[in-house]
Amino acid sequence: MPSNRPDVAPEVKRQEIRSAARTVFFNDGFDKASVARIAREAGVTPNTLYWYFDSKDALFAAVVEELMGLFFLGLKSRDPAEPLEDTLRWVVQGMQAARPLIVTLHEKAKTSAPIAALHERFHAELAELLEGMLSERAMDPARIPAFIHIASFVVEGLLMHELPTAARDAVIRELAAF
Amino acid sequence: MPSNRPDVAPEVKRQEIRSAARTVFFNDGFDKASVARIAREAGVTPNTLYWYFDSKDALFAAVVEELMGLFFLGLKSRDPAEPLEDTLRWVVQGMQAARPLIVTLHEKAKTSAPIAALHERFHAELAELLEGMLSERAMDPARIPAFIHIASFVVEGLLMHELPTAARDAVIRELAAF
DNA sequence: GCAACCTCTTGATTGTCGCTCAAGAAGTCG
DNA sequence: CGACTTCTTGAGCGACAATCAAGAGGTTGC
Repeated sequence: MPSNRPDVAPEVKRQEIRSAARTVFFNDGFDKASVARIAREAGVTPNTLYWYFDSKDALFAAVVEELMGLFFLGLKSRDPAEPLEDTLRWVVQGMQAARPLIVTLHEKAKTSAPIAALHERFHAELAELLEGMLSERAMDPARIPAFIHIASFVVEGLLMHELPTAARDAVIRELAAF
Repeated sequence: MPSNRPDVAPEVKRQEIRSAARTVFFNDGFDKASVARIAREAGVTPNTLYWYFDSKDALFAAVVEELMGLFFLGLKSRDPAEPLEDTLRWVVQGMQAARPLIVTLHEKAKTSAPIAALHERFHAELAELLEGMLSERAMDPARIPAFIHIASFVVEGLLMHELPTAARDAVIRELAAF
């Protein structure tokens, strides 16, 4: 097989690079994850990586987008009638793997419009989910928007700060009891 | 005056550099704030800056430490008996100027022990303040730790996310009503 | 007065980083 | 077969944080 014409479809190659990036981002954090390292992990040179992704930020966005897709797929498959506490716990648990990326997402959102859009989408979709649940719960509609912000910030806070499991559970319980 | 012996005390020079750093960090964000830029702003060369501060991270830590000092000085001078809502509003207001640094603080805390310590100190001091207030309020002591976490995360969340003023106020009101 | 020492400043440089560009390889199509 | 397309890479660039040796000037002790 010619060295410059592998029998790998472009989208498969993209996915391989994205997967390598996710691994390196998770292990090393965004700043320490050099493009050279990611490329090596994916079995290409850095220049080839730039054929598939415009920039390191674009690669990061692709990783985040994939993770978000999986996350919301999982969240939306849960029973909408389950207790809020269970949902919140699942949300926090479901995002544990992505913890190293949460802060970076906020950092990058300040300078990259595509990432900012992803961040906003995350909040919008989470808000929509929560709103559905809270309406079912007959919470005073006037309180819902503020509560959704609070819940979202607490979720993010739990992901950005290392708490003992018991403390984390207590926060979730307290939040769900609001 | 000899060019290498300015009549400026070392601590004054440190403060000048720190002040320049704060300005550039605020305006450009940490990543875009190059050491060369900061040095220029302070009227020294980058090498001189390294005489006073070990690294860019150390400079960042010094800026954060100064800001934290000022913040808690202000917070502790408030009437402890005032309504929680007023305190929370003041906290969020008092940290507006430092907003650009909040996310970076979390990002750097992941890799720099001194900054992690600063971050922990911030939370510890805020928790102590809030605990005093909540005890006065006769909140169920079993709820206080979790509530303090919630309040802290919401404060940080408000600083990391651009909300309209009305929405922000609603969040603060809802939080204070817990 | 002089040498040793100290504080501070800077020219020069380094290695790493994200990224670009030109060139080449190989397949496809008219 | 030439033009075009897709993909890969060697070579290189500018920016960055940071280091180091050298120099300037003040201080101190003999």
